[in-house]
Amino acid sequence: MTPSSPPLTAERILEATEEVLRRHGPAKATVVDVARALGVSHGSVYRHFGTKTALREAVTKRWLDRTTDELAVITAAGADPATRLRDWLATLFTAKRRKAGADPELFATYRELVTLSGDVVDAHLVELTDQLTEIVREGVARGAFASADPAVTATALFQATGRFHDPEYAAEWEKPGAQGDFDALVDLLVRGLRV
Amino acid sequence: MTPSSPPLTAERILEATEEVLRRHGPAKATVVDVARALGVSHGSVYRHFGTKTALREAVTKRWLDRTTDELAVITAAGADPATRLRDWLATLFTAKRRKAGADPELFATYRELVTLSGDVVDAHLVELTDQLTEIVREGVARGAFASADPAVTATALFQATGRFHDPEYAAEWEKPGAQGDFDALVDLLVRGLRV
DNA sequence: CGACTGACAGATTTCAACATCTGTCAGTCG
DNA sequence: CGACTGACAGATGTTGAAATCTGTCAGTCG
Repeated sequence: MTPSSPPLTAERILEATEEVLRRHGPAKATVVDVARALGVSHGSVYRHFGTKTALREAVTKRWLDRTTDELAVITAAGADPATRLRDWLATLFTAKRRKAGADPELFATYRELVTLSGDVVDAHLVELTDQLTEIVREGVARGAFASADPAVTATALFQATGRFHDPEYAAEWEKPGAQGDFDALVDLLVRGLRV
Repeated sequence: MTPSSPPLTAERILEATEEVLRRHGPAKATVVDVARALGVSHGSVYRHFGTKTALREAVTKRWLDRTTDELAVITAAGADPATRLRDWLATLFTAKRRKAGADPELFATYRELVTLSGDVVDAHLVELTDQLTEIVREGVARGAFASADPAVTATALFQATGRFHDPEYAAEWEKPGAQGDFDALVDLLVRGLRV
């Protein structure tokens, strides 16, 4: 069908996998489907990803990394600490809400994949918490935040805002009061950081 | 079998239901099982609860109310506002963790029931948030807390601590860092309430 | 008379035969 | 020689017929 030429790379397989997942959902997406979408045998896919689990984890990591990268820009930005913290949390909430709203099937799909890829998700959460730690540390250094241990404070902040980034709560994000709840929570947390 | 006498009351049915749920789990517990445990026909159970759903909701409400009642004592106590708030949140966390740890099967059972009884759970959450609102209002009245709207602040507090009372996170409660995470979060939140 | 029973229809769940999928690997092809 | 194929064994998922359950109600019993 397709001109046989373009070489089979891990990236091409991941793209095809995401497309198959979007079409079929995580329960029905098979390795054979992915291979068919690429015009190769499923044995070739196994050359790049040794198990279906590895393929799932790779595509999940790819998805999670998109959010991590978007947030890294804010972590590095130069605004004053309170603003940077607010921006970071708001961006995380907005990004998640956008993804959940724009393509609900794909979001639901990744929501299920996430429950199957514990280690990948743990690593993602560590990355995000590290970014938050950096923001808190910078705030302490500039005398804007009080925190005996930025890493502990960052964990507290991340856990406190769980309702606004944990996919478990995705159904709440579109409700009328959600934005107000988020703003009230962030205000309370930022007040708690005052020196 | 049993001396036929003790009259069939809603309360006796709920006790038997909880026992059947503990034994069989929510998926396999049938109305016929409950009737058998009571030595009556299942038709008699339907006299008190018109549907299986109603029975499930009643037994779920009973379970949730035990926690509500335990917390109401603290809400009414006379300690200073910050202590009362800390006590209330700690008691909620401890009660949940105790229930989850002491009888995991029953806890898992109620965890599933809760997902099926939306309205009952919503009412429960409103009750708890109302208790928190009362504590915040009292704190504002005594000049210990700053809050433009105690109800909004109470919602923020409740949502912020979700990880330590939402059954979804039960698996995290026994982990080593959980108590430390909880303490750090409560410290941050109480600091945020300072005038 | 009112609490309870038990037989019943339709809805839901179980279970086992069948079909599909995962992961392997000896062999093909350029 | 190395990327790829396709047939295969064991694991997993699907399907539909049989079993069980939910909810009703005419009838029994004290």
